[in-house]
Amino acid sequence: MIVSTKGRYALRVMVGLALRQDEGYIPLKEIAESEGISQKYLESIMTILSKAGCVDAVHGKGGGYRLNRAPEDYTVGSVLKLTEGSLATVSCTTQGPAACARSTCCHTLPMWEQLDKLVDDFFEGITIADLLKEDRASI
Amino acid sequence: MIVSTKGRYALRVMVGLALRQDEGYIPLKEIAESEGISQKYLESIMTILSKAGCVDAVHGKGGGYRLNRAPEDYTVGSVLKLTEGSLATVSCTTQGPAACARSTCCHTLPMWEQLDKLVDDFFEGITIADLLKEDRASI
DNA sequence: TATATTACCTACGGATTTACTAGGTAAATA
DNA sequence: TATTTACCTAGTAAATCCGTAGGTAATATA
Repeated sequence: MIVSTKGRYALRVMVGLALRQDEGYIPLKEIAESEGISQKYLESIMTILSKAGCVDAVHGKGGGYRLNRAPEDYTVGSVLKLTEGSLATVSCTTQGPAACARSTCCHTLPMWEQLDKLVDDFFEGITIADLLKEDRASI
Repeated sequence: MIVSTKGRYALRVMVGLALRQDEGYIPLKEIAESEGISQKYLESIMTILSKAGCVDAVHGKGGGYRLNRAPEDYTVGSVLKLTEGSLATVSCTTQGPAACARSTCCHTLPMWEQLDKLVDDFFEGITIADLLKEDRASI
């Protein structure tokens, strides 16, 4: 597994907010119910997105969350990096050359670096707006 | 993380065996020492590869492990699938449509399926022979 | 001002996975 | 028979995952 529920939920919420972008602030309770996600768990995820400036949050009645940019301006990669911390596919590439004493002579390290780039390019090449389009499912 | 030490060690061992393919059977002890891998832990990995017919194993003095095919004939994907069990990037795609009740209407599922295919194609497109070439590092 | 509503914060917990270790048994060779 | 090797079962410390519990702070409405 490269992406846990944390990142997957975050993306689904972003899509949900994008679909209701003209309705002002959407309370977390509504999002959690419509997506079938634990409300308490979702709180921790939304706080991450909010503190990172990814979404706007407003307290009190009439408050909730909303996107502060167009769906086209959020890459999937940027959302996942916030919630997952890292998208590294192996531990070898997380902490630079210091992580493994064999990095200078390892026959497999270049492959892991290629894979990391492949995954990163994939996620950075998709936006929340892309996820809204149904026809992705037909591919 | 998509690949644990189990899969990474397995690949390094396969490369090690490929480099010494004309030396007959190589005992696990030697492989473990030259690769700096825990001997006991490596035993469990080699048993997987052996039982799957990936390598030949011979007991007793003069015994050990050796490849039973050319390095070109082992894809990285086939080795990783044996040791890791699955290379799925998210839990959504592991158990088919039954895994998630929202699979029919999920806006993100197609993306995960694309990613799974991307990763699978990547690993199936690389062989142990490719890993032997140093010049992959220069890419 | 009081109350309800909402976001935010800290701490804890059960389940699972990871990366091993320990201690044996079975097979082959010298 | 003794040594060398692969194979087998069991356990375990640490980390991570996926939440839950219970509170505090901010905002709007009556």
